[in-house]
Amino acid sequence: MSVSGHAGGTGGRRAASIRDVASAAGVSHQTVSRVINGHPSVRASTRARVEAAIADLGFRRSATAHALARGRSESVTVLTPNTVHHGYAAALQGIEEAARAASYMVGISVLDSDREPVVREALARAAGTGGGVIVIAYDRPGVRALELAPAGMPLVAAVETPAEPPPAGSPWVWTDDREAAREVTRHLLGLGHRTVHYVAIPSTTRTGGGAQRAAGWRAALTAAGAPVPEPVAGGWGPAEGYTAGRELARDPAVTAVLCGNDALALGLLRAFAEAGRDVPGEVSVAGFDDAPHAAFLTPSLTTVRLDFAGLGRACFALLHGLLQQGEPVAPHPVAAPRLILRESTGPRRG
Amino acid sequence: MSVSGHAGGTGGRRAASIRDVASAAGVSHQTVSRVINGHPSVRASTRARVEAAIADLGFRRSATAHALARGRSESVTVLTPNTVHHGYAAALQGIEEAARAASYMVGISVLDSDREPVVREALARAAGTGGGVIVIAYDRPGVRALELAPAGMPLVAAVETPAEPPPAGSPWVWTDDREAAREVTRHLLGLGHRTVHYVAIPSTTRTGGGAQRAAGWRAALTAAGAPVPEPVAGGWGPAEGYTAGRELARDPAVTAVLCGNDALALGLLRAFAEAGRDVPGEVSVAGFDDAPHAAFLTPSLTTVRLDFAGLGRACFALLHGLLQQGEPVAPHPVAAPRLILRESTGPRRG
DNA sequence: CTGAAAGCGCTTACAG
DNA sequence: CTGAAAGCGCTTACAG
Repeated sequence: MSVSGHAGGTGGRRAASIRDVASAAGVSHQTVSRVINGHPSVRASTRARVEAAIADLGFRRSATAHALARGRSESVTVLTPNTVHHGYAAALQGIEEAARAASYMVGISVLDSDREPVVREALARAAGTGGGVIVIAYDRPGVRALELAPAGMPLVAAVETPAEPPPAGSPWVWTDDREAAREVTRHLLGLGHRTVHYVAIPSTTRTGGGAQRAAGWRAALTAAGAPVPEPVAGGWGPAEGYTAGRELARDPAVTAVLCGNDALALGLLRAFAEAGRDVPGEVSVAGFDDAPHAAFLTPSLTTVRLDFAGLGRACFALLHGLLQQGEPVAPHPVAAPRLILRESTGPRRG
Repeated sequence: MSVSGHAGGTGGRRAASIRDVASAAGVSHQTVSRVINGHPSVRASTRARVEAAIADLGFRRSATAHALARGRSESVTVLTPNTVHHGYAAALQGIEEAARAASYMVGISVLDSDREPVVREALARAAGTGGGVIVIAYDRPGVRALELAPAGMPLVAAVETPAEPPPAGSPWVWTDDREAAREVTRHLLGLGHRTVHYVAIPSTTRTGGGAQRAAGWRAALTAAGAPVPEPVAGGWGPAEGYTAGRELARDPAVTAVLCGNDALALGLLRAFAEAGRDVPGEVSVAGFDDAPHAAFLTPSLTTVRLDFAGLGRACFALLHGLLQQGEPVAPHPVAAPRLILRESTGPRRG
């Protein structure tokens, strides 16, 4: 064995190809292809020679050529409205983790508009990679992408809890945030609060209001015979939570608030602190997600832990299966949400 | 014009190729190639016919075939230790934004080990895409990737403020966090604090301690003739900040603490609150980054705003230039950090 | 200004 | 078990 072919090379000479390996091993490039693809019908001694040549030359199969010849690449493109908010970032982390373990490349493509040409362009670019696609479809751009995706495209989606059972064969996954919202709302009612106000994250549906999280909240109130206040329009971040908090702090009837996510809750807590409204003494506050900051706020935040990283891993697993077998897979929920009780919720006083 | 070739198609028939366009337009596929590449020497009428056929068939150039033929693809792979912590997530956001505007695909590859085979594998996979590479090199895995990258690889790095002027032609960018650390430390000293304690983020260097941020902090203390306390080992997240905070809260001599990032500061504030140490009454606390939560904590957090999204955009711009012209580019700092004064820092009392 | 030929590095039938 | 041929969809010289 020579010591020449240092993997990674000096950038000077071009990378070894399948033919270089073939001539080094004294076989045809076709046989090399069989070896690198683990094809069974290769004599052991031949295989050994080829493998030695591969190691010697530091050969790596060109993913590009492989993709062109096969018409399919080992990669996945994630279509997501953003990469920074907790749930999205964590889902992306889970996808990358699973993809890396399977030696898939992962591409990201931020989809921040639901205009048809924009969505079509994003889909076409994703399709152009020859890999699979994972759509994070919690908002209109994502839902639009699902609607506009061509039929044959290998595609998996993370969606909100479907209002009704999805069509069989829809490759969808979700966490049951409707049930989670119901649970946290019941917790609040159980503490003696007459009702629970809701600060909404932006929603998929035309009707607005945080869709399934709002639906679960509403269901719990209704089941308990509690009045259902108008949801307060929120957003994704602390600034919107702060705005909502200033509004709610003015109303002395408000004793319990559920926020559509922990970032909103952070801003809301700040607004309550400024207004001199004690949490949880006067008002209980709960969030959603169990984002990294939730446990360390003062007061620490009662919230619902959602396993977005697990959701991301499930998305990839589903897509991987779909890419291998081509068979449609059953939609299914993943990783049950869990209520985390902390300091920000307490019994109603007075 | 027929209405058949609906872009995106029905997944049924395969995508139109350059030859399909050619025969539809009555030219050779070579001429189609000229048109899609904006080659000047094509008769206007020919160009028009080809463009009509392209629109009609919904033709899109195969990125894969293009990459194979050219030996280079229009994509960038980001090598980063993680995708979720604020600075990394924001840098990634900036990269994606700039890349999308230039019609580049962006891939991500998390590099969480500095073991040589792991780093080589990540580099090889990135190189295999035929695109450029951006390394986020704030820690050992990233620095190792820079060391092991083959010479010819089109590569740009986001690095810590270099201790000495980097070799000319190093395609590096950074924010001047050393100067930023100096500035916030001076602010604290100016409030009357005898010294400033430092909770470190993990560092690149063997010596540990947050490298350039620590260096700036130390420089400011030394310049002021203040004692230099041993830095407290922190980490990336609130949990580590909490641990450090419990330790520092025990020492009554501690009146000012600088945290290597805002997530650490969050945990530290919690620890101080639990210990009954008033901020900023008894102790001043400052952070780094101006992460989204900083402005909404109680007390709100004095910090240094670092423009990571701008850093990400600068990385892509540099790489894009490098990919086009092949000329080496000068290393340079981007977006000056800015001190943001909030409630968590105040004059020393007693 | 335009076309015929060869090639990028693989894989997929088809022979033997 | 192994090789010669054709092809994936583009681009790059080379002719004309």
